[in-house]
Amino acid sequence: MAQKVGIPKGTRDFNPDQMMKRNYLFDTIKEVFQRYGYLPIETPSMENLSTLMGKYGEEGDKLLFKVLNSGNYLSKTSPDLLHEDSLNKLTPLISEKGLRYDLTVPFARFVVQHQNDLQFPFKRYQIQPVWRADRPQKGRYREFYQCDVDVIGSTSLLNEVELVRMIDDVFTELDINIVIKLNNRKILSGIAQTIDKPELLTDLTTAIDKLDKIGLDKVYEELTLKGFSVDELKQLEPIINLGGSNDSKLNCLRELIGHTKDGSDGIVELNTVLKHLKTLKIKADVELDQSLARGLNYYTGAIIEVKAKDVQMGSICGGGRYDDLTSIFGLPNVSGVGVSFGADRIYDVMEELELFPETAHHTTQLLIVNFGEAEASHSLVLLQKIQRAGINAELYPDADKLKKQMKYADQKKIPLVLLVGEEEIKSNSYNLKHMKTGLQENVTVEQLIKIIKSGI
RNA sequence: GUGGGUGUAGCUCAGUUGGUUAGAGUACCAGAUUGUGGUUCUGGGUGUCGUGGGUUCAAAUCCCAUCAUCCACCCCA
Repeated sequence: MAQKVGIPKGTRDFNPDQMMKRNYLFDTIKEVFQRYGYLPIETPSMENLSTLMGKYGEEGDKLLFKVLNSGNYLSKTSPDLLHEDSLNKLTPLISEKGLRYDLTVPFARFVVQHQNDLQFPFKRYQIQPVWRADRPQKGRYREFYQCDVDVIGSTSLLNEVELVRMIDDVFTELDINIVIKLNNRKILSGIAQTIDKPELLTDLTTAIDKLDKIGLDKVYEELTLKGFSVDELKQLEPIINLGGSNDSKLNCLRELIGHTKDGSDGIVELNTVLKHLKTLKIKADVELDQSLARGLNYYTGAIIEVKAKDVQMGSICGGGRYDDLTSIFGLPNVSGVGVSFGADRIYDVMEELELFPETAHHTTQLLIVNFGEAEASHSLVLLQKIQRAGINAELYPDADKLKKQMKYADQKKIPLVLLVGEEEIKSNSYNLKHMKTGLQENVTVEQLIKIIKSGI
């Protein structure tokens, strides 16, 4: 009986055509990372749950995929724990590993664990899948690739500037129009201090973050529920409603929250970054957005988010500065900053805008037709010569009908087909067919190699 | 976790107030064409109508349940 096949919700198979395009995407991103001196690392798919838990906020813990212990995973449990109320007690007894939720936390763990072998400031990139037990929807997957770049062990704001430059480079090369939104957690904390509610910073930030989605009234509604008074909300209004150029926004912020320590620090930092960027040629729009918060708990300074201009899609790149992530693992005073490119969303954007170049589709340049045993063994020698000349080529394995072999070449978008039959072998001159034009010519192997090398 | 939509051929989908043998396009296979693909013509249906139950003389169609999937919210890449 045939088993019904399928894959888990929110996961995907990638066929060769998709993989060619994905590789093009990864290669482009990787090249930019390397151009700026970042080095690759990888970490395991699984981390200890103790590493992952509590780093992403309450919501994040819920979205972690947990891995059941091997063997008798019930050995540490007792029947009275089998209730919904005791889930929190039961979980650590049956599961101690989880699939990673992002690449930043595993990276912090990596830095702490290998601190003596690393050269600081340490610049690394990492391109690997992450998993979230979210409910899938458009642009939202349960398994997806992140492409992270981080600098750790440097507090210089030049790193923030560099990240913006890399973002600009990547999306320029991919031909995607973007807006880079910048903010600073210190600004948000300055706002919270201004209305004397520093303990409600998280509630404040997540509510403000929704501003452009649900509107001012709903944000106020939510904040009232969290314990903000009408008076405090009035104080917030000018800050939330801030508009105009980056400079005028900064000036307003200076007036409104410049008197607080965090607020003033945040303004100085943002100003410095923006000032540097002004002297550089940046193609993307760079916009100060004081409502940008980002849900992840660990950010302490700069916050960066990138949105595609021409497509309705969540953020395609995001990140920020984290001062205390390694101190959680026992290595204090090491600040890091980085961003993550969402490869799958960028892929979707490019697919929607038809931005993948034709060359991203095929790799084989030449197919040798198989006419039979004798012809095939002659072809085999030719094939080796051609491949050693650095040309991607293949010999059709079976002596199928010519029609079928031609069709194979056509569908694989192989531009050249070489017919090696009895006559051709005798004369050492082979029939080369250009699939695009349908034209055929007789060539020797040397001529063939030359033709392909010269890019015809 | 909350709300909504959709499940019919490999894929995209049609299928009338419930009615006889479930259809189209596309893909696929074969032939026209035994050394020529992409175009054209001819032939071929490859199906547990998601699953289980109910109503009925009769269910792809109506009802209930269930599963899957997509979309939106929360949150995020």
